Amino acid sequence: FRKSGPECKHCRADPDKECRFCSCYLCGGKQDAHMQLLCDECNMAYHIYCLNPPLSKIPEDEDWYCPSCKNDSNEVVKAGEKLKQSKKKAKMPSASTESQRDWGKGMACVGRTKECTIVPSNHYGPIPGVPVGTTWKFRVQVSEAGVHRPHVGGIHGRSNDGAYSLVLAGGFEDEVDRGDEFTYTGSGGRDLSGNKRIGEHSFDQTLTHMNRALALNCDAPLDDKNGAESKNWRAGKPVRVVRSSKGRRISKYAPEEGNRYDGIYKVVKYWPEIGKCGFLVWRYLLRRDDVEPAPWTSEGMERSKKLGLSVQYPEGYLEAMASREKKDKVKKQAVKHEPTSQSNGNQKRTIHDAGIEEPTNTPKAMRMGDGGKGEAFQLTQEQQWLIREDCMNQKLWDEVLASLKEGPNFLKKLEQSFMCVCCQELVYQPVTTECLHNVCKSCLQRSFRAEVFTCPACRYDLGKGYTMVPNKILQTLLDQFFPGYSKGR
DNA sequence: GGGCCCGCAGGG
DNA sequence: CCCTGCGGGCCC
Repeated sequence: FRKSGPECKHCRADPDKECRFCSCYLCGGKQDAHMQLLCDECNMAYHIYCLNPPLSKIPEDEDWYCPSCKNDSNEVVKAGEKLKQSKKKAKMPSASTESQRDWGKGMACVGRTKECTIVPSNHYGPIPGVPVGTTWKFRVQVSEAGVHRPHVGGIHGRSNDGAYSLVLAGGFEDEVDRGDEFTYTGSGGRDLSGNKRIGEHSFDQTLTHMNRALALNCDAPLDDKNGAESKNWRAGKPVRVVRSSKGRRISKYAPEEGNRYDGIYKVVKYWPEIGKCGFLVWRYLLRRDDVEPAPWTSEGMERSKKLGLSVQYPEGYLEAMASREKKDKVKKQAVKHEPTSQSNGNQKRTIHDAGIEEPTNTPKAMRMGDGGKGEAFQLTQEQQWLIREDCMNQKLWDEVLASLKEGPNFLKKLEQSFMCVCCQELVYQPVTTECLHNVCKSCLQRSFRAEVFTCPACRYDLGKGYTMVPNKILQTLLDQFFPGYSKGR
């Protein structure tokens, strides 16, 4: 019963004619239809007894390939050859579809333009200079800031160390968010075929990779069978938590727009369970443990306001959006006036968005109600007083204070100005030298141990007997501006 | 409003 | 090198 049998073009389905296309490809005979094997690749038929060597019966299990299709032996890549890449590309959906889509535009496929270097990628705890409440529009910016480095992944960690950060984006309906406490779900168990990044749940999760990493944050011996609970939850490793506006689906603590850094949480416990998706998932309970107030508390909102925090966009993004909108409008006009001139090409976008009008579409950040500029950075009385007291650094402070009006950029400037030339991080227990440079005490000590007694910044001779006195005032100030930055140093 | 599917960054 | 991934824009 070959499908080409009844209406075969080659033999016109004549039962008396031999045909190698609708019957046995080797002998052409039409007899013994029940002993004809169909090749799963080319769909040709073969009498099992015509094969060389012949088969005694129809194989029952898996697929069968005829002699000319079963040529996989030459696919074995010989040593030194490189066929893999093309194979991988051949597997990508783009190989089969004739998609003309332009992937170059937009934020979906861009790379980083900067990288956080003030701390290593396996750094636990807050990123110096990034206060709770800082919000970025896109994940790639969160990565650039060093707060959560993966572009897509929800957990950043190492399976033999721990997790450094995670993003709450409402990926699982059965997660619970109470702000100071929330449940989170591990990764894996999804069908990523078709080059997808997220997909349907289709198998059980395991406590490996990032799931294992996050479990290691819990202050309890690892148990990849039943999970574990810490006796002293605060003793666990700190996790930076970012909430995405996508989480609004299931959480009222998610920001209205973008991705917001909400501070440090600890893993209280973790356990396996059957999720709503019907497969086993690993679940985690996280609890907040941070000195900085949460963004949704009144204290936190006041602080965000004081720091002038608002959603950050990539450089030139708002401008690009605005000009694109303008272009669209121009095109629309053109279509209106000379319908024939623009009607070809691939841009059929202009037709349907017949929205009228004017600047109603200004991006959100522009209508923050603050005159468009963002607030200046506010110093507390105490900070102003301390800065005046730090007279050795007066010149430096004058420079830094000039950028107060730039709001959040003030902190960036501050960070640059008080970076240690040795370790390239914000100075810790700073020694302010006679030549007016600031160096970490430990960095300076290291230099002296190496018998180098000059200022690391300008080579001014400090003298072998130099007494290193940390600048307490400066340290106090930096601790206020960059809460938690000195943790673990 | 839902499906498709890309480069990229990270760990291993 | 390989595999993974709680993004994101465009098309239908």
